[in-house]
Amino acid sequence: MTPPLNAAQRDAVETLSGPLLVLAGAGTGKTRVVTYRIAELVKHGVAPQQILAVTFTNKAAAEMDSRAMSLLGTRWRERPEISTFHSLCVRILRRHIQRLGYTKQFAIYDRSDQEGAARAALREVQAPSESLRPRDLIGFISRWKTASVRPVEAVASVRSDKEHLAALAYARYQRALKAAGAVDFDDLLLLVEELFERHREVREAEAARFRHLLIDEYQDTNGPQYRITKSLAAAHRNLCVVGDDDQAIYGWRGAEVTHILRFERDWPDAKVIRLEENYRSKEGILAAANRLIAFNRHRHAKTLRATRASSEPPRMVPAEDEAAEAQWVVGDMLRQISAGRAAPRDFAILFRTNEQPRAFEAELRRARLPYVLIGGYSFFDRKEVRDILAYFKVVVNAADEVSLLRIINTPPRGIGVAAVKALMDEAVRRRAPLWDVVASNACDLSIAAAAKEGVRTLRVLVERFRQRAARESPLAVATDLVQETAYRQEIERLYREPNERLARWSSVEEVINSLAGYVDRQEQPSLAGFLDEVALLGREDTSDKEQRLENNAVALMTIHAAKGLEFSQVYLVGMEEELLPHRRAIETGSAAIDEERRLCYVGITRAKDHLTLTWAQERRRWGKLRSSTPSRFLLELQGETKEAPAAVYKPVVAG
DNA sequence: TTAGTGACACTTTTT
DNA sequence: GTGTCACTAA
Repeated sequence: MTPPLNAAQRDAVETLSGPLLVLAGAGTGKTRVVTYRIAELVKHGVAPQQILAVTFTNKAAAEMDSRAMSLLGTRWRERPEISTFHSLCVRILRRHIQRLGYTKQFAIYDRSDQEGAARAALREVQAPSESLRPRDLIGFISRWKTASVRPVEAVASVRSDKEHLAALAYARYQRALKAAGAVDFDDLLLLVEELFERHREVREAEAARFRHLLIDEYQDTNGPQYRITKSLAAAHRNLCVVGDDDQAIYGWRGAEVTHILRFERDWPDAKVIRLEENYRSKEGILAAANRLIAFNRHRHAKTLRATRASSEPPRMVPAEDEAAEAQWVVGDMLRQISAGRAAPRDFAILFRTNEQPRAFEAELRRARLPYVLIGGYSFFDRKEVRDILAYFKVVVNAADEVSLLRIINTPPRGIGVAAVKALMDEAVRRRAPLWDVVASNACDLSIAAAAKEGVRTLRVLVERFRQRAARESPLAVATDLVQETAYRQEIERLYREPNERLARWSSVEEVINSLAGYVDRQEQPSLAGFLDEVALLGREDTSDKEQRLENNAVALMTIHAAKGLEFSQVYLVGMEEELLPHRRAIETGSAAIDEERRLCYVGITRAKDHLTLTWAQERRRWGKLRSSTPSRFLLELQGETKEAPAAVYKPVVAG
């Protein structure tokens, strides 16, 4: 079934030592090369656990892991370490973070926790609520962090009032996180970098764990990731990086294509191998992709050759609005499924933003087609889920101020806004974490008696469960915790509708199920470990129920999330100006548009057999109907431009 | 202090 | 459409 490796692929697989750069276009068997290489290394006597492969997403890591293990066979108890940069860094920090003055039980702040911390920081610098939103502050901070700019340097380098405010808040934010024993996603990388810089023996010990290092999607590494890679590979020099500058889609996150472009300068003896034969997409699809990407000026010219003949061009389908678009796409799938020509698992619906899948989900449910939504606003963003997790977090790490503030009066226990303010003031006065004030029962504070009683109840609750968490199974602790917080009654109180009550409570149950799944998987499960996993895997649910569903379900995801994956049939939806390319990119200028074009290219090249591009003539946004223009990329992939269109569009009219 | 109401802003993309 | 915030009544 699988074709034998071609000469270039074989060369990449069999070059076992020294620095190696694999420049691999879309669909040229990149993942296959990496997994075969892992197997080849093991065949030559390298122990699996001495191999570290870094991927960009958890999904890609899981996929690579399962492929590698099926190549290696079951006789290996040890596994190669295949993970994302962030997971790798968490493991390193769990071993050494105390050296940087953090507590061992540090919490990982996800986006929503970050927002809480950002809001508090903005309050502290007394920013008027309109001048800078928490979201924007996080953007500034993240950019500074990936560029290794410290708060003091940020203050010195600002160019506008807004930036000045952000720099001040950045300092507060960082101090607050450290006091709370918390790190954000950028810190995970930065702290590892700092650890390596300041503690040579740690760097050497961590580097010595592995003898071979493979980095996938190298074009998307940012500064800290680039330096961590170098540190880990410096001694053994067995570094293999794989990437494609045409698929660089994370520039907004600080990724720099220059890292892959300067690999040969960093490692002068590096061997370079190019993979240019595309095994994935049929010729018609690849031709469209090649025509599109040719519109990018700054790129390494390369010719991607199709090996799968067929000149069938991508279909282009207009729809009236987003509902009609969804209806047509799902209808098209149903026709093929009932004709026996395809199964749900053959299809993927790819989109630019996370607001788009709604219409498709509704339509798929109506058609009773199984589907899996990867990522997106979902489970772990729900209020009740966040509340329960915040309880877990406080039990694990009481210094976690964002989580403590979240649950301090949820469900209501008499600690209102006034009481919280008094507690916070006292914490500032004592220069101590908020929890210390709570733990001392706040008896001498002038707050209402009911609030004092509430504080006492909370303290007793948290302390009791903290003791239990140290000894008992996480599952028992979590179940009882949910029980004792009376969260179910809180849901009954808050929501009147029976359906909503049911839905809200079932997501609480789902948290417990997810914890149960984690406990089953882990040898030494702990509440803290579960929280790490939730923060890192985020929305991706690895429970086997999900897995089974995925065995034959339509996949829905953003183009970003689809990177590295392939599907028989791809529907690239919402091909409209202001969506792809996104409005923000259009406002920013041509470099940003180029990244959007690469994104479109990534989307197109996910398709093996059939590609369909759709757009809506009108789209509802925040309840308002707005008309939209077809994306310029639709023209470009037919080899035309906005300036000189040969025909307006050549849509295949929906049947 | 909490509950209820209405105005409001919000939507790139991810670890 | 949805979650958050400010305001008011009890």
